[in-house]
Amino acid sequence: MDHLFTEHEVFQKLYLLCDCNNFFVSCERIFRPDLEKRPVIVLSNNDGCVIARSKEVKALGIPMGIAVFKIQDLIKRHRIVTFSSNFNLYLDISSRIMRILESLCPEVEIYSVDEAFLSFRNLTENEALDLAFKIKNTIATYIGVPISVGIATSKTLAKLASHEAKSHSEYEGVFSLISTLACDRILPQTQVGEIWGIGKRLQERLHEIKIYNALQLKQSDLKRMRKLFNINLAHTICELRGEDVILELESHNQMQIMWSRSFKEKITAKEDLRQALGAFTAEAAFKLRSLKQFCRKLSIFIRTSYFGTQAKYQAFESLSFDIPTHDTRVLTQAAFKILDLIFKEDFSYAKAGVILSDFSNSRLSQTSLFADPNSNLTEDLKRSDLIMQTLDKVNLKKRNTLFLGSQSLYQQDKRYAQKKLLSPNYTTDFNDLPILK
DNA sequence: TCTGGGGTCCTAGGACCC
DNA sequence: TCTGGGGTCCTAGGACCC
Repeated sequence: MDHLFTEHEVFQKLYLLCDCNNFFVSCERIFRPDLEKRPVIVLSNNDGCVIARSKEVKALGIPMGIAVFKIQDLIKRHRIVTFSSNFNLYLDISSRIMRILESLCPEVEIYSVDEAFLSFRNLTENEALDLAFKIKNTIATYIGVPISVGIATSKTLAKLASHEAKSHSEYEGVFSLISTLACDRILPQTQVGEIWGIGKRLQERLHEIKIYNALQLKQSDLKRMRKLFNINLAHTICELRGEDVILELESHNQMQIMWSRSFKEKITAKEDLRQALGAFTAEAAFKLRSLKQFCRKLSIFIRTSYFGTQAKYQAFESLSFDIPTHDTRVLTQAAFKILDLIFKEDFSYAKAGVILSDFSNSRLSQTSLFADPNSNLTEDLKRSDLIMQTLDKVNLKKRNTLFLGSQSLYQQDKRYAQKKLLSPNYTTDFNDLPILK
């Protein structure tokens, strides 16, 4: 129930959602101040489509995810500056930002590469606003990335607030959705599809029952909606009412690891696909070991392009292991076995990927629950550990120094990484350090 | 010519058990 | 002809997120 709000009211808990503006573009601009106010885009892995846009580009009406070849003329006409994605750089900037946020708030939930929920307790709205500006200015000073801060009593409202902060410059990057006054103004003009957790399909279904905006959803009958839809939507409705329901976001433990790429040139030969999947499996297995996990399941998918007139085919298949493993050799063997099952000649493959799942933090299978973890390690397994440790040690020093023979051609070829417009690794590679005149 | 990559959660329905 | 009922566990697929 809405209650009367006074400016001196102290809130038990408030969320400040800190959200970087146009994050990838902002990262590129840190080292290229000349690009401030100029239209900038960042492209996907294969330089295929647009995955980040500056404000100026959004204003031109260029949508997220559009293929670059479709906007070539716009890029020329408006002299849009174009970058390949430099994830090394973005991840490094992200972790610097998160460290600063953690120094400013004891309760930080990192939600994505460019977003974090900060919780503060026993604050008034004015105190929260002051804090938000302080955080925003600190990030701007130390990192040089502009952020927006949304303040509310629930995460869903905080998301809406940050969206509001972003879209109107007069708020200077901070907006509070605490007061009923603010909610009464913002919710009716918010389309249901803009709400966190409501995508295209749910929006369609909500439209069918004549719910179009956030206020209508907030006022809908909770029990009926729970029956009609699902528990998530019920939570969203509570959150719109200001109740703090979506508590746990913190990723307890990662549940799966995926490594996939589109190919620069389509692949038709099975051997080429083997090479690629071998390389992907090695990457995924390396990640798995860095998480100190073993997996019981490996899945492979291969597919042709969704576009064009060429024959379409896609396949996905999994294999389970009796003993959880993190051995690249075992995993690669499994990957190849699956490829043998699903590969079909006469198709042009555009993309493939490896997924590891069903993790366990030891090699014990269910049946040996009470066995001593070390006593049932056979010599083979001990040897496997040793080889993997050596592999990782060497590769941590210099990437791709050691790899299985089955990946060799792929490694030389690099046939999936087309990045013609890559910026330097300013912060993670000594050779790319920015130079001051 | 050219269309990203990496995740999580929920649910329905099948398998299986007593 | 008539063909229990209730429970759990697992999995694939859908929907959503950035």
